[in-house]
Amino acid sequence: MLVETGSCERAAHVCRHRRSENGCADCKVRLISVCSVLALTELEELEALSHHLTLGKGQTLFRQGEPANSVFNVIEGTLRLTRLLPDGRRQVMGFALPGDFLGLALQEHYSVSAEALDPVRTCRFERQDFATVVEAKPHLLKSLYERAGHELTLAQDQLLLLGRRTAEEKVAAFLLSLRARFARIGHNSVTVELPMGRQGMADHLGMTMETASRMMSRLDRAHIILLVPGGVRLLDLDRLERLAAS
Amino acid sequence: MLVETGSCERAAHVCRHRRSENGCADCKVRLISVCSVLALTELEELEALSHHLTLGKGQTLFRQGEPANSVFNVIEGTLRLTRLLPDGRRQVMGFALPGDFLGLALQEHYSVSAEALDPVRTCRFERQDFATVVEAKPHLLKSLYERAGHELTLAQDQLLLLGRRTAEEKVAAFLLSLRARFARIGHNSVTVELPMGRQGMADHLGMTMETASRMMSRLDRAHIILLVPGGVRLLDLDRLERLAAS
DNA sequence: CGTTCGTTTGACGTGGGTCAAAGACCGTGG
DNA sequence: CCACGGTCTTTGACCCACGTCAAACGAACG
Repeated sequence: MLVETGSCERAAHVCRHRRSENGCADCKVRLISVCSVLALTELEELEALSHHLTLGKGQTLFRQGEPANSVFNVIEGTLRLTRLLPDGRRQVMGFALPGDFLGLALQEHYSVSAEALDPVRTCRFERQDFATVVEAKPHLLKSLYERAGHELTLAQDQLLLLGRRTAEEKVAAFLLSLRARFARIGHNSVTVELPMGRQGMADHLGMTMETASRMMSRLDRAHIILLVPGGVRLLDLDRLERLAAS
Repeated sequence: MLVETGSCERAAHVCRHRRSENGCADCKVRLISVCSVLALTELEELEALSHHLTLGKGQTLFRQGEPANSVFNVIEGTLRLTRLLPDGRRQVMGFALPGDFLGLALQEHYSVSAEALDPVRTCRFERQDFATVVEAKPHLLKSLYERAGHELTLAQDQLLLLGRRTAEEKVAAFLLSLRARFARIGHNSVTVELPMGRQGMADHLGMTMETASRMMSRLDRAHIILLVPGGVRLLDLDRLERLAAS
């Protein structure tokens, strides 16, 4: 089920109480999200417009083509961002992790669908509300712009990967990039959680589930990675990097 | 050769004369470039920082990895934006047409190389100069942000194309998207110029030159397109759209 | 009119897709 | 505690879309 809690739906004192526990000031992802550029007073202003929204594994946050009425900060969990071709072929554009902002392009309609791969907590804003705040805060706009630039660079990496890499290179590069992303949000370990299944990985890398599985097995047999339940341990980063051919 | 003309390298009266002929107010791409959001007084301010830069077919504007000291508006011509893998495999990230802005991400280093496919005219700014202007003009920042969002959407289209489309679908979708882009800058015709060669097209679509050529021939033989020197005429847009499977 | 460089076409090989069948994992209920 | 059914993963056998290699073709230019 989809659980939403408006931050100010209750009486003021309850609201304040909630904030002292769960407010932006205490937010786990504040320093890695777009909010990191906001002063505390600005944070309160934004918080007044925010709604917490949690969703369970497998639930959909929004669907490709729907009017983009909301934008989101991901607080916890992983989302899969997918686009579909009319005939059902699927491309996973990326995975949203804690600290990521959804709705960066501020467009009329969502260009992807977003589904929770595990229990997810988000901070939701009405797009219009958010746009108004952005209009008044150039430094927030700048932060969004810088994020967009970063996303663009990541998209280019992925274009190169999809267009010019072999299946093995794709998988190696994917594992390394996932590790790098987890590292930046505080999970620096050679054991990388894989919240997506083989199908999700394959749809991200432009291959079939079977090929993704075969490549994972091959890397495992070569002792470059170790398959563990729910993830991988990267045993030989050097060789993995060489295989990724970046 | 690379020809650069600083807008104020000459005596003031010469400079003003140049501007009355070639200044921003008369700029052919003003209304389709980032500059479209600037008032006339702001335009003059920006013009003082601008340098015209022309390059001949085949010349390089900047190379992947170089310090990004400049940003550019394309005034005329076509540039190919490529990324290289260490072993020489090439992915064309896109083509820059008149009105496009190069250096959108405002990063320290260029993430692609830009080469002229035909005679190109650009409007160059020192990145620092430009960043300073942007800092002072939130509406310019917003315009850049919107462009970045648009680029991001285009990149997503291309990810879907590279990851999930067949060679024939790729070529069909490419021709249609190129036509759409030319249409938006005032060249609305079913005859589409192809400033890039088969190799450039192939490197953009994640295939070999030979496959690109075969698909073009196949579409030609089916009378869906007509190959003409330097371009294509799109004879049957309906069938082309059906083949593109969007 | 020959040289050069890009394009087209053909013959053949292969990486990864397709189809199918085990196997592993997990929550549920007996 | 184990048996069961559903779901995801792995593995194998086969096939095809596209890559590779090579030769012929054609337009542009001195």
